Amino acid sequence: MRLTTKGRYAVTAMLDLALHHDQGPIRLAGISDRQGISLSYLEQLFAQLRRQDLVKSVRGPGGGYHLGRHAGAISVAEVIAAVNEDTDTTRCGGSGDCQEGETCLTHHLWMDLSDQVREFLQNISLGDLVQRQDIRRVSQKQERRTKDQERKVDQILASNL
Amino acid sequence: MRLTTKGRYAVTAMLDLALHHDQGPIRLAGISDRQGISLSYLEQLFAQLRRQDLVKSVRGPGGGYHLGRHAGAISVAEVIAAVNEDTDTTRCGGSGDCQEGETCLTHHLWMDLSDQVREFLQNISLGDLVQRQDIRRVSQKQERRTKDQERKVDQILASNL
DNA sequence: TTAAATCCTAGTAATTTAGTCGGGTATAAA
DNA sequence: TTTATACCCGACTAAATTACTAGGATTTAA
Repeated sequence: MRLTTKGRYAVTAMLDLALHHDQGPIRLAGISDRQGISLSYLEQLFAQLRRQDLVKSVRGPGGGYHLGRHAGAISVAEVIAAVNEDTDTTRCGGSGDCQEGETCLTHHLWMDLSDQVREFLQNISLGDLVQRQDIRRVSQKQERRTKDQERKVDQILASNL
Repeated sequence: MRLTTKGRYAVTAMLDLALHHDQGPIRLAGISDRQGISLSYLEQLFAQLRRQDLVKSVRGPGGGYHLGRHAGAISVAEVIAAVNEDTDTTRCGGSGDCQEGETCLTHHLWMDLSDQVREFLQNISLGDLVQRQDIRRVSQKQERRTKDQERKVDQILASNL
């Protein structure tokens, strides 16, 4: 279980999805606007999330993404694991025959540590995060901001008629 | 608190140090042999570890490295943090003024998660790891292997006189 | 004085991250 | 039936990080 910014992007995007789950399919363009992540990068992340059934897609106009399960049943660990696609964790693929057992000191130790971290993150669900006051507050601020922007765009379009 | 292979290398090297703490200063060349990490890379890692007072160096022949404190007082979290040198964790340096509070959803959430992981790893010391049976076993195997190699080298040198 | 070891800097190949570009394809709505 | 919307897909790229190499300087025990 590596902890990197890529995983954070994925968790953020999934959290955005969880926060808006009652508004039908959520467009990636919206997530991109609200969270400041590039659309194409989101597409790549969601391709991986979809393969793990963490999200469901609806194609065509009015389409977007749903959570694959309800927010309480999706752990932060799953989301991170989905986009990190375990990079073989150095040479021997768990077989333990790397360098006559030499790297296994490293190997077992780290597997163990990261397992415990994984277990820890497995006990935090997107549902838990959505409940948090600080997150709700920031989310509402984001909503107001994007609504303002939409209004401005509308005004400009109207004045150009 | 990012979890990467770099941090693992550092923890492995420090653990090697802890396992041999009773044998005077430990040479990086020895750690390199036993753990299969390149010497120069170890030098870089130990430069960072030394700056954080996690190790003490002894220069000159017969020199090497000691743990900066006893193994029970060095946490895995410290070791990882020492070599990861926090890479500003995306744009706003904790100030929260990044994009009108926008990335702060991400920011707070992730800070919080990684803080909890840090706290978790802070409760695991090198001393704890040294106690573990599986680690002691692998370590002993490593010792035998390197001793064998030394013997072989000695034989070759002797036959070339 | 010599050799062993840490120290230090610079460079570099491989990998990962984050993103762009340019097209597809499914589908709701006009 | 057309069109616009949104997902889908693959290749390519810049920047950062990782892991490592090279080459020397410095300290110090023998």
